[in-house]
This record gives sequence, C-alpha cells and structure tokens, in this order.
Amino acid sequence: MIVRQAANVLEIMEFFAQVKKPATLAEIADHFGWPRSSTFNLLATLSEKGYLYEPRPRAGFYPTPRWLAMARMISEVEPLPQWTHQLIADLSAETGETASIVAPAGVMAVFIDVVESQAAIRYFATIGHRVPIHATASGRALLLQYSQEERDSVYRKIEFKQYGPSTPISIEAVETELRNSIARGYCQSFADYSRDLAGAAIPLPIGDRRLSVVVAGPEFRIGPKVADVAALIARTVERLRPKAPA
Amino acid sequence: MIVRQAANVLEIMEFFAQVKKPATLAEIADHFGWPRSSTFNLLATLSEKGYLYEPRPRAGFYPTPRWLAMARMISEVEPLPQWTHQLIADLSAETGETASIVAPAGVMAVFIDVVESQAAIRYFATIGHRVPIHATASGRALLLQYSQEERDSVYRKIEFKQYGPSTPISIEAVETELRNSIARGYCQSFADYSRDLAGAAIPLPIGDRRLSVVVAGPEFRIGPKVADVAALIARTVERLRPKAPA
DNA sequence: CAAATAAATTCACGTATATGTACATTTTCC
DNA sequence: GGAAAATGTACATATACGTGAATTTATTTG
Repeated sequence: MIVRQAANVLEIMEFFAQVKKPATLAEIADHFGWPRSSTFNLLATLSEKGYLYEPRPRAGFYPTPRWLAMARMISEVEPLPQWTHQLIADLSAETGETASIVAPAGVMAVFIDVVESQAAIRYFATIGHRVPIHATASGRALLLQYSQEERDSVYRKIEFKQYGPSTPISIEAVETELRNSIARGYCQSFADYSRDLAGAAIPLPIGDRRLSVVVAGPEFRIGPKVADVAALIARTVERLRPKAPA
Repeated sequence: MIVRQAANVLEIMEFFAQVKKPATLAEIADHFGWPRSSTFNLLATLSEKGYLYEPRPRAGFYPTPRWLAMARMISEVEPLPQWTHQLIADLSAETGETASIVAPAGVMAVFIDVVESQAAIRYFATIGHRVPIHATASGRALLLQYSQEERDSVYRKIEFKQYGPSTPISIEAVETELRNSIARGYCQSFADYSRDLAGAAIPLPIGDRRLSVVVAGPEFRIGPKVADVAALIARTVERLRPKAPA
C-alpha cells in the first residue's frame, strides 16, 4: 500500500526543486489538482516542522535550508568514493552517453549517481531513478554479485512482466542471461525494460557494498558498439580504482 | 490539522540524519513505536519514490543521495549571501553564544542559518527551529520591518500565551515593546518565550527579504551585556555588509 | 538439520483523516 | 473607495487508509 500523504511530501519538494521559487497555497493546490483544504493541512504540517517558511511577504512558501542541512548529515556518512564520480564523468565524456552508479533496493536497482549525456537524444535518468533488477544491464551486474540463495530470494519476489520483446520472463531466462554475461565479460540489455534503450554494465564491488556501473543510451547509437563500450568501462575502472585496498 | 504521515516522513529522515547508518524495518518501527505494518507501508512508499535503498544485503534501508540532489536544487536558488554566514560565525566567535539568521513564517520566526555556541551551557537551536514572532527578540526584529497593516494582520492570527513572566500577552504590549526597541536601537528578550533564555537582535533586510540577526544565550551570561552584544551585532553587520547594493 | 524465534508481508475492518462546503480575509479592478 | 474575485481557513461527514491479527519467509539456536 502506498502512503499518499508521504508521497505528497516528496511531490511538493520535487515541485520546489523544479520551479525554484516560492509558491502560494493556491498555486500548489492547482498544480497538483489537490483540494485547497488538503493542501492547507499539508503546508501547515511542513511549516510546523520547520521545513517551509515565507521568504517574502505574500509570495508564498519555500523550503527552509533545513532540507539541505539534513541531507548533508545523511550523505556525509559513507559517501561514494571520489573516484566513482570521476569514473562516470569520464565515461559519459568519452562515450557521449549517460553513465551511472547503481545500487540494489529489493527487486529494483537504484541510480545513486548519474552523469547525463549531452546529446539531444539521450537516456534521461536522475539520482533515485529505479529499474527492475532482473531486466536491466545495471541490475544484472548487481545480481552477479549475489550468492545463489540470495538470488533465489530475490526471484521469489519478482513479478515477471513482458516490458519489451527481449525481457526475460522467467527465473531460468534470467539465470541464463547471467551465465551469458559472465561468458562475455559484461552485462548488456537491449530494450529489455525501456523501449529503444540499450546499455552495458559491469559489477563494481566497493568494500562490502555491491554496486555497478552502467553506460546507457539509444539502441541505435549503443547497439553497434556495446562491446567497445563495455571494454571502455572496464579499462576506466581499472585506471581509476585505487590499487591498495583502503 | 496535522498530516501524520507527512510528519512521519520528516521524522524518518531526521532519524537517519541522527543515527547515520542503515536501519531495518523492525528497528525503525521500534524506535518510533509504530506498528510494523504501518512502517512497512511508509518504507515501501519512500523506496518506491526512489528515496530509500538497501546499501548492503540485509542491513536495512538508508536514504539515497536523491535527498541531497533535491535539497541542492532547492537551495541553489537565492541562497543567503556569503557574508551573512560570516556574520553569525564572527558573532558567535566573539560572544561565545549562539548566533542565527531568522526569517518570518506566518506568526512564527524560523532559523534559517545557525552557528552554535561552543559553551557547555548554550542556546541549542538548529536550522528550521521555530519561535513565536511576537515573543522573541529575533521575531520582533522581523516585525519592525512590517507595515502597520501587515503587523495587524499577523496579530489577528496570534494566540497570545503566557510563555513566561515577561511574555507580551496583548497586541498593545507587543506594539509597546516594538516602540521601545526602536528607541533603544535593538530588540531584546528576557525569557519572553524560553525559560532562562535572553537574546539581542536587529533587523537585517536583504533585497526585498526581511530577515534578522540574533545572538542568544543563557540569561545570566547575556543579561548584563545585552547592550554591548547589540552594539557588536550592529558593528559587525556594518563591517561585513557590502557597501554597494547588488 | 529441525525447531524455535524473529522479521517481513498480507489483508479485512473500523476509525482517523481528506475533502466538499461554507465562511473569512485579502487583493484586484474599475 | 467600493464591489467582485481570489485566496486562505474552519468544520462535519463519508471514506480511504492505518493497524491488529494472521501468514509467510528468513535467521538463529540446540
């Protein structure tokens, strides 16, 4: 069950992150199609808790710097090592595509760092973006780091859906694809989940954290050179990863 | 009406900001005394939206960097000018007390930047902390920047409560205190709202934003030297505020 | 390797809560 | 400066949702 008012808090914050200026109750209510009275309650709650204020008279609400202060506290612990951002920055620059660091979240894989392609036609992804762990290159690069039991446990919770023509729709299909990935030395996906999207990924274990790197873009650009891209990822990791274990 | 599940989202984030490590469903449920099933729904919602993930196997949830990314987007717009942080840093260093920048939020005043005293006994305040606008030095320094009509409008919404012996409990009492503040050249408060707490504040208009600076600490330390502290605030603002209007 | 214990999910029900409606206040426009 | 429009606030009610109990899954212990 999805908790609506919890989701609404996030919606409101995303709204402010987009418009980047104060908004009145009426504007927010209209934007989301929420009743005024409900919007009133929500804004009151967020204000009460010290997360919204009124920067200037009659110009509406805006988040206080408290969000930033809290997010900093949360993120200063175990941040990704410096070189992983360098890694995806380099990969994006060299390939012209979107590159990301990905982590597991149950049956999904979450993007925890992203450098976007500059191309007009590109893979649009943001930090926090989620994709099925079994139907994507990045996700399968995570699964490769699991034990058989752990994978089985994940499989049990997956709802196999036919996202595209090549989506693996059974445990066996996924396991086969994993074996193929090991054989070829990298994970790939051709519109297994998102239409027209192709990607190459490899596992990226850091300490006891199981991460992966992925480069993804439109099928017609990535398709012909997946192997090259995969090789580039491997080389770049090799180059940037500190030799001596921390 | 306070929206419980909206508040709970904030509680969870504050929880993570405190403990700074992943937490399982059970831990979170126990910490807050929430039913497991409710906690389950909340965590599922936050995960679904890309704000929680599972950094390592079976170690529970932790916020994704999405919080930080969003907070940065929100805060990069119209940040406080650099010198205001310098201002409170200097004030805190020189006085040994807690210094803050404060902004209005309806009948409340919100702390939007804080440098805490290092003393063992100190005024503990954080960004986002809220106090009644009429019963605090910092709040009254905001009210001084309002027109009479705007103040009246605020007064109508205030619930006058006797927080302490010297709390102004009527519109007339507040207006009198404002006139006194103008006469003496700064705002002050002696336990008007918080027990044992005293503070000195002055208005700090920046562009069309109405802010104030306040230095606050225990009554016995601040009391004897309010005037000096106020003078210091004024001098420091004078020193740091850029001469030419931006 | 069972059996026991703990944790995570699911689900139907009754209540806390989102909202429609009404009222108040503020702003706009002529 | 007065009327109309827009915005903000209060409240009762019906209903979406949080929760207790039951079920399944994972983990520890003997």
